[in-house]
Amino acid sequence: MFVEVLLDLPLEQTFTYKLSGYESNPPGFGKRVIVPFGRGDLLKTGIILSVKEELETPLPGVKEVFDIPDPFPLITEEVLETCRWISSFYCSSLGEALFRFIPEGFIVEESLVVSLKELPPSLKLTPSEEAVIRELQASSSGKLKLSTLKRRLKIKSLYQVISSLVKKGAVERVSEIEGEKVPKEVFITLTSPCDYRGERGKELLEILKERGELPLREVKALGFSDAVVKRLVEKGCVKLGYRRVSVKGKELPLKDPRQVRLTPSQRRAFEEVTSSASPHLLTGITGSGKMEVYLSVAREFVEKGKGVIILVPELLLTPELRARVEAYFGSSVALYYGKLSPREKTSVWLKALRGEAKVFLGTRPAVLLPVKDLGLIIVDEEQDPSYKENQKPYYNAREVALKRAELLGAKVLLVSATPSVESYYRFKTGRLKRVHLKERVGKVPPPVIEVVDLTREERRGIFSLKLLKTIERVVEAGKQALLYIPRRGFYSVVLCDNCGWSAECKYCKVNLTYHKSSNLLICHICGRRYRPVSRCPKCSAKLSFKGYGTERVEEELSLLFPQWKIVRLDLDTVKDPVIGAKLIKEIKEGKYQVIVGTNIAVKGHNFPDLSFVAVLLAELLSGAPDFKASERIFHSILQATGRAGRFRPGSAVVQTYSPELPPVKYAVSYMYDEFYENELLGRELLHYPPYTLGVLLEFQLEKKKLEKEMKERYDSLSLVLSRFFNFPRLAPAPIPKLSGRYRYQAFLTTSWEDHLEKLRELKERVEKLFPYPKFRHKIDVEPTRIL
DNA sequence: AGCACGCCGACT
DNA sequence: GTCGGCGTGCTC
Repeated sequence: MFVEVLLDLPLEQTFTYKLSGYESNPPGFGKRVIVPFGRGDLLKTGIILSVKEELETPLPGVKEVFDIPDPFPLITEEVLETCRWISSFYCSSLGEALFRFIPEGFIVEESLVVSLKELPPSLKLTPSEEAVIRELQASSSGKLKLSTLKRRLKIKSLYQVISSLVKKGAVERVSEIEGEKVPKEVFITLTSPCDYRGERGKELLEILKERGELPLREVKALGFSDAVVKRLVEKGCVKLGYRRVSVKGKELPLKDPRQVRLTPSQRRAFEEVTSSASPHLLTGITGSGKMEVYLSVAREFVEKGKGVIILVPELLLTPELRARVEAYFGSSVALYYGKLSPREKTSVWLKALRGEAKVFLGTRPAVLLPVKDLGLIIVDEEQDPSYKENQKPYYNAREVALKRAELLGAKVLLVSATPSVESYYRFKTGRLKRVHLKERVGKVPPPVIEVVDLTREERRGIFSLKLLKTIERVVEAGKQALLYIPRRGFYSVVLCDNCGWSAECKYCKVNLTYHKSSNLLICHICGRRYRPVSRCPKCSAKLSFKGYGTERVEEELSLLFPQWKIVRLDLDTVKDPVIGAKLIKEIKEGKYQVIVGTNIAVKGHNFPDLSFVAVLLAELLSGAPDFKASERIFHSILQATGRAGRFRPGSAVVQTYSPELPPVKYAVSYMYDEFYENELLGRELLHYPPYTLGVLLEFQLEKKKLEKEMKERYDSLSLVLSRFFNFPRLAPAPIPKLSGRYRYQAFLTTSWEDHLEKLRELKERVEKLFPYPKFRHKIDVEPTRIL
């Protein structure tokens, strides 16, 4: 018998293995398989794609399967089909796509390990060999994975160095298997009937005779001591072994459906969404109760016995949200997100397969959970950039959700106050049905947004006087105010007004950010730290600091109003989840009058007393001047200002140097459709997505002198594929040097016609023309960030 | 991707 | 002479 196995490799091919003696656990599609691979026959984990009795053509070097560890398949046909699409659309291999979703806890991998032996005295070593020995001595166990050594030391010919060290007898090369991290429990089983004198032991044997095997945990709960169990094992009466178990959460009751009250407009939205199987886009401003609608829709599916996936952006997955979802679905909710331990992830994966939970609430990777009888995928805040994966394959979970649902015949519900331009376009072209919630729950009107033109207003520091007066009024009325600034740090750049010199990272060539609390210049790309300089190293003029972040806003405000309690809410202050949760709690309790924060403050949390929001410099919201800049500004303004006055009327101010910018103009007057129409017009004119398909091509060079060769190769690529793609000039990337590598990029566009074939062609050509490791490349299809 | 092989020039 | 760099090709 033979099996076709898919492995985690950047290759299109699958591998065939021979199999014998698996009558008790027959192979089948989707089962996990452990196989020897490569010249060293190191063990790797694969997935069985097919089983055949005989091979059509003999395969001389076929190897034997090492193990089929599970009696059940780990994936379904439908999960694999979705991965096929991911691999062809996002230009990765099938294996790379599938194994990005399978929890690492299921992966058994054997790797080569180098361990230190007794060093023979007076041994002559080359510098590279010394470096290896030093690294090994530094590690606590005296051994390191070959791959770790490779990463840490920049030795090109590490393998030769190691074999030379082996010859000299300084180190040893062995293979080590890294085990699976599947939830397991110790079980105790009766082996052979035997006589045992002790009272307690006899009792335990009796119980085991009656009930077969028992988890050790239960045995202990029955009051048997470790000593008794140990003695029974020694006598050979019982055996201890591991069993995989499903982890069941505590039982929580489902919320009584009568307690869920939808307003008439929510009710109408619910009816419309559930009336047809086609994908829907649910829109409505912050506070219109979109969540109640989609949770009710989810509930409808659960009651019909269907499984549901609810995707949320990373920043939104808060304890609050979890509590809200659990209130609807009780213990049938499972959480799935990056911070779970490997063991917890495998446990949720198994729950999905077995249908032990009905609702799966999670971030990006949860989109491919093998949920039993999956009927609905909800994507909340569908425009959020965190749905885009920034590793290979560079998939967008929203797109995967739409494709998966299409393949499965399931429903998709995209939800957003400010939908992505892509989704609006899909609605316009009839591929998504839109349901709009017009009013806020409790009829609280949305905040009135005032624009403050910084070119005209009188200023005090970074604030307009108008803004300061407003904040003062809010605070005096006993309410909370939020100042939103999309950056962290005190000053964003250190710039010389005299000669234009700016402090930048030696390795990444981006401007450094000054952090006042640590008095350091920090590179936000690679994290390197530099000492601050007060005088320009070029012309020795005194340096000025331009731009501002949360720290400066906090400081200037506290100088103006020392009596106020101000809190800063950004990555720096909420890094620690415990401290972060405490801050959020204190804010909700009204301990602070003013919150100064970044995205973290604007997403996920509802602050009941917050009645005023100020966006300090709207143009900063774009992040970068690419074709998505307008969209980002529009989303951010509405997202931030929407936080004001959820329960009582609130207000907002948007400070800007360019009030005439379309996204600013349309956002502050809530002209949604006008914004999208205007934006789509511009995109169509310039042949940008969503009218075309965009691909960001990136090349990385170890050495600058390869630039010429790269450009030549790019030219020949554009020549061959000019009938498929529009090739712009190759340009240095916005971060031209990242961790010692020179980066170049080009944003290609093409029509949607036959796009999968064109992408395959592009991938093949790029791989041939830009071979690793001389050139590194990245193909990012439909990128969210270009600059 | 990760690894072995085999070819080539610059040093003890 | 051989060490160490680099290109090439394979993995059931």
